[in-house]
Amino acid sequence: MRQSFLATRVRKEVPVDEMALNAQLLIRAGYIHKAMAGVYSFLPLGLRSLNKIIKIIREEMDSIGGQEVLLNGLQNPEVWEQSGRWKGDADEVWFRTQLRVGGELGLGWTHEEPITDLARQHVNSYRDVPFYLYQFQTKFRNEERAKSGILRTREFIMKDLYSFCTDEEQHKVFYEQCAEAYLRVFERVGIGKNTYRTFASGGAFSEFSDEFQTIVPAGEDVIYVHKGKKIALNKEVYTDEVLARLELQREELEEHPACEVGNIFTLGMRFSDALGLLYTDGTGTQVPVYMGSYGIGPARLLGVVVEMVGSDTGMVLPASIAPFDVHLIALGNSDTVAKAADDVYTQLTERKIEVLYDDRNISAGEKFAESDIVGIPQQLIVSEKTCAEGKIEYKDRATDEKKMLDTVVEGLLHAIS
RNA sequence: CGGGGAAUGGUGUAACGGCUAACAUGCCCGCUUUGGGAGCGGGUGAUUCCGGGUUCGAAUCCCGGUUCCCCGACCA
Repeated sequence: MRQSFLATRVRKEVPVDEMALNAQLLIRAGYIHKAMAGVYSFLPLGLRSLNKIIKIIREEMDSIGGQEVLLNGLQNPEVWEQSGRWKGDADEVWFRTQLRVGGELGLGWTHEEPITDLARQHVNSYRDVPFYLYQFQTKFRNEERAKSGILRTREFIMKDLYSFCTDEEQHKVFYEQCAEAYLRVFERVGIGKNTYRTFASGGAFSEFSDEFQTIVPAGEDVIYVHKGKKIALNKEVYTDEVLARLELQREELEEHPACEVGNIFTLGMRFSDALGLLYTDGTGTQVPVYMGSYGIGPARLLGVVVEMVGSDTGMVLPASIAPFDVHLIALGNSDTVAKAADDVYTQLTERKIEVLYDDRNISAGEKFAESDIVGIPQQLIVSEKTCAEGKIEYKDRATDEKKMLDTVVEGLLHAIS
């Protein structure tokens, strides 16, 4: 894309009331727009990154047998009354609204109930399970306090997967497969090194659950990490009893602030029981389906990455989630440079390389400064100097490695490497 | 929800109760410039968060409200 046509622009300054590094950088770079507290819109650059994260998650969910669906956002209270989560424990998390003809609806904040309800139409026999359904959907949560930029918002896209198995044994196999898939997701988006499978409390579902926590200063959780075993436990379950169960010693653990990037739960029969999701087993007996739920917030993932790679002068995003493969920068506004840069742009684009082409007539300093903030990890620079030599300059922003390339094809090889 | 802070052109700030609300940046026009946010000239842009009150006079003081940020509590 030619940057002269990009709808957003990089800003020098950030609104003073935005304290979180992730939001400061993403707003300056034109990735997101803040609409109100805890509510952000995604702009062209930000949506490209978000969609790359979603694509990675989708590939990994598909690889373990997940089937993508899209459920209803508006929620029928009757379905939730069956599990006791319309009022009661979950009461305050709801955004509620009224039907014009009377009657109340809610905006979905998770989907155990509606997916269990619909699964009843497709499950009769033990032959109908297991299966695994997932979706990417906007969730609405009436958080008492939104905070930390896009790390904790009231409206956010979530990948939620629900597993439907015959029994605990079958469930455990999938649960572990999903945990491994999650680790692959975190690796691919560039936070693998700092992300730990973390033993945590099970919330409303069970005694314990598995979280995935990434060590970042902005994190709102505290975890205790065993680097050798690559596991951790949440402060909320940091007790002698749990330590003994995990065979860990206090002195082997390091304390770190961390952000939860994923959470997987064994639901068991809590929802299948409540909503009547039963199957007939081999002996003719009706048995509740054994369920699990598994969540990742793609936008939060982006926020965590930015917290890790950002500074007040810019960021270098991992190639896997950067909005473009290459930032092509034309310096000066001579016809020679413009023609050479246009040519590079065309050749790369024809080869399906995603290029953001800074073709604007502004100073070199501005282009570099803005490029630092936009965060694309690779630069190709065309200038009078490179034209005179008949070459193109390449820079890997993460390592600061620079080289002069002979052809566009060489640049392409770097871009896809 | 408890505690703390804040609200003035798009953005960042200034202004003793008193002149046409100032400066920087952004944006537009012209010239110049082009390897790290360059320079000069001209221009554009504000119901000072909202509603009351005090006063000859309010961005400024008082009362009420709203929104935003931070800490805590909370958090599938």
